[in-house]
Amino acid sequence: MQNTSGFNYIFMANTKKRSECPVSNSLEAWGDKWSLLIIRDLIFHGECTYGDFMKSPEKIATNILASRLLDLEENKIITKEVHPENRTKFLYKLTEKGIDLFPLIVEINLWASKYYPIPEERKEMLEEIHKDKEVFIKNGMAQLKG
Amino acid sequence: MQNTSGFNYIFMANTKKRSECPVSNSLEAWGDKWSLLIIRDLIFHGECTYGDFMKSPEKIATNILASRLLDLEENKIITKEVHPENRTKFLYKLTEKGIDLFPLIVEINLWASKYYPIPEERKEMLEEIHKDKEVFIKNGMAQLKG
DNA sequence: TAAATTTACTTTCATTTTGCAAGTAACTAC
DNA sequence: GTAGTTACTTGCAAAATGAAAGTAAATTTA
Repeated sequence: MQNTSGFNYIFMANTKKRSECPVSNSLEAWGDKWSLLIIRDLIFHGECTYGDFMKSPEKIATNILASRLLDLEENKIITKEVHPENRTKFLYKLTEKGIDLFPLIVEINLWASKYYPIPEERKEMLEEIHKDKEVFIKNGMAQLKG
Repeated sequence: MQNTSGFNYIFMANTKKRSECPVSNSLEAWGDKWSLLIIRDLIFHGECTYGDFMKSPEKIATNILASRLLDLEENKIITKEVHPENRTKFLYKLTEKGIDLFPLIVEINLWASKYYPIPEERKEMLEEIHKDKEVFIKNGMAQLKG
């Protein structure tokens, strides 16, 4: 999954695709059990440190988190920069490509709301989405774009 | 990932959730590199046999396919029935829960169309989606519900 | 200013999952 | 009744995952 050798890194974009299908290509970028949770955190919080991700309730293993952050960065979905107030920290942010996953996250929430129990703290958001999905997406993305 | 022991099978629904998050719960149902490709095939073709899935360009390994079909069936996203014309075959179909993933597949295609090259044979569909997403989804889902 | 703490990882290693290849069992076609 | 189809299962090596412990640099505390 991950390319750590300098050689492969350069040719990352050439990593063999399974097919030309848009769905398949998308899954190769974020199609695993963890990546969309990282993206979810960034959508809900705007920006996160490594420690923020570690605090999420799913309890991702630290080596897996490091690996996924690198993958997402290589796929241009997130960026990493030093924290302006503390040089031991880094800030992870969504790129435009990452922000463009917002509608997808909304659809996942909608699907899940039909088939799984929704935690109390998400109900207000779901109501908003149900009220006017397009507006919710437009406002949410605008806010993320700063 | 998969429960094959009779004991665990019965308690499948109790398989420990990572969290109450709708995104996390969704990922536990179809969040891997293969499940959404199976769902894609079913959305494009309406129904498929085991052999149909094997013909897809991504070349899924046969044991992985069998495992994913079982997972999706346990998650009530697909059903399996004997083929009406040939008892050696089975027909896999989307349930309502599976058909409800249609909007998600549309969003994935939209996202991918912005960041990856789109194969010729998908361009017409993408154009239709761009023209009027809501109508495309409505018609597509209606057709799948047959 | 030295020690303790915080932060972001890396490393190690056992377990699980994946993927390839080679079966197998039931049914169908000839 | 024999040769194909079809839908799998099995075996095994390689890769990915997950838990736990370790490390290095910057910051805070005493």
